[in-house]
Amino acid sequence: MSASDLIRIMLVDDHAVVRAGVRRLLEQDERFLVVAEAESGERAYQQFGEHLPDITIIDLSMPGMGGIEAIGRIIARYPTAKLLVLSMHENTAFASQALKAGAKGYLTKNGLAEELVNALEHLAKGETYINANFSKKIAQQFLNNENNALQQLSTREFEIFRLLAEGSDNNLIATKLNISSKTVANYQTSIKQKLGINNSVEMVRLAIRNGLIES
Amino acid sequence: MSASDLIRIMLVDDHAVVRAGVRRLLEQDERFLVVAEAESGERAYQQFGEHLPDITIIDLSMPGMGGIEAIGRIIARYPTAKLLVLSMHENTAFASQALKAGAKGYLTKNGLAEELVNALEHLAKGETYINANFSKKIAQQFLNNENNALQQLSTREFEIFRLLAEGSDNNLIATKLNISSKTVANYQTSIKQKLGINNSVEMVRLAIRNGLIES
DNA sequence: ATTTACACTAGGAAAAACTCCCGATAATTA
DNA sequence: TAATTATCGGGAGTTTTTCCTAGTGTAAAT
Repeated sequence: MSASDLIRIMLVDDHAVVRAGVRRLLEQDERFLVVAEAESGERAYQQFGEHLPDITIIDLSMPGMGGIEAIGRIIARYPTAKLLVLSMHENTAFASQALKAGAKGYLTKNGLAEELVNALEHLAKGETYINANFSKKIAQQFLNNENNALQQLSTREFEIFRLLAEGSDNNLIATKLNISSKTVANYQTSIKQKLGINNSVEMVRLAIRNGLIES
Repeated sequence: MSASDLIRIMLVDDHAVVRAGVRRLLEQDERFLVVAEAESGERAYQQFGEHLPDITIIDLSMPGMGGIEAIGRIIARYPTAKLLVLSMHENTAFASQALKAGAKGYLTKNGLAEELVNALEHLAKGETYINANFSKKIAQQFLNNENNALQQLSTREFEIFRLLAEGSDNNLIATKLNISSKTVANYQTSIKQKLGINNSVEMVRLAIRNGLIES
């Protein structure tokens, strides 16, 4: 194998344990080389520019800038970036949002090493990769009404919806996302309108029903 | 170091990635030896009997028999087993449950390698170990005991709490109960205060957790 | 029998949150 | 190029929430 076949990888996950785990799995295959790690969305974006990895393996739920926003930013700046989501969420809403944001693949952490390697090979070739039974799930849930409503939300709306459902107030969300709390308030209104709900109570219940948060 | 100083460890987590990560971290310290892995609660119980590890590092959320039940079973059969929970849940409810079931330590996956080693040392000595800012949280929530809190509510408060959690707004509740919506608003404030919550989101979740309403 | 305690009620004033409307800027699409 | 869409936020008004105060009734304690 020549050096040019090496696939340079960046790992993004707020859990050091998970980064170490993926690193370990990748070390067993000489085609892969981990060139960078990041523990937050902000760092990921920064590191990406410095290392320009071939593939970035990224988690979705991270404090601060979440994975979906990080994906959005990286793709905005580097449209050909190959981002593979490695999430613990079996939930299709997350997957759809991530793919919408520009990710090229979606795996859950339940998957085994072989699947990870498989996905990486696909991405390296420029293809997308989604867990088999997962893409089925997505197809099914597309028929589901409620979920459709959720998919109607833009990336930003979805993100704010999630944070609201988690219990963050407007000011906290504004700080997290670095936007005005006025903007968050306005988003909240449009989210409720799109979802056809009147109060935050229904919002939480909808979020729970869709597995975005736990009760 | 003599062989008897070796701390024999079993890893239990349904995510291969996480197991690999912990293993990698432990390999860097010669005092630790991973003697077994399990990917489910059932297997953990089985493997425990075969290997009798000094310490078991166990995740809580696993399909099938969850981590908490596994802890309970292992402790029931081997009361002196040293179980260290390594969870992604910052939620104190999980921690309390795990400790109640017999775990000797609780860490979140956000923790770094040093903390894991530290925790293992404590457990090896027969002590318990809980993440510092986490034990503070637990102490707080003990005072704040959800069930206690709910019973602290007066009849009227509880009634209004339920209606709010169902999604009724102040005016509707006022009509239903034949009181001023101003009164309902005031009740709402005192309810939140008594329950130690800041927004309606947490109110709904609390109501759901306590079976007052369904999601 | 009177004090004490607490639940229930609600108004006023101020603060906070929300809604609705508008305009600006990019980026994407037709 | 024109139209559309996502993001962002100000202005102004409305609604909700908070905090304070205060009256009533009931039940237990002194």
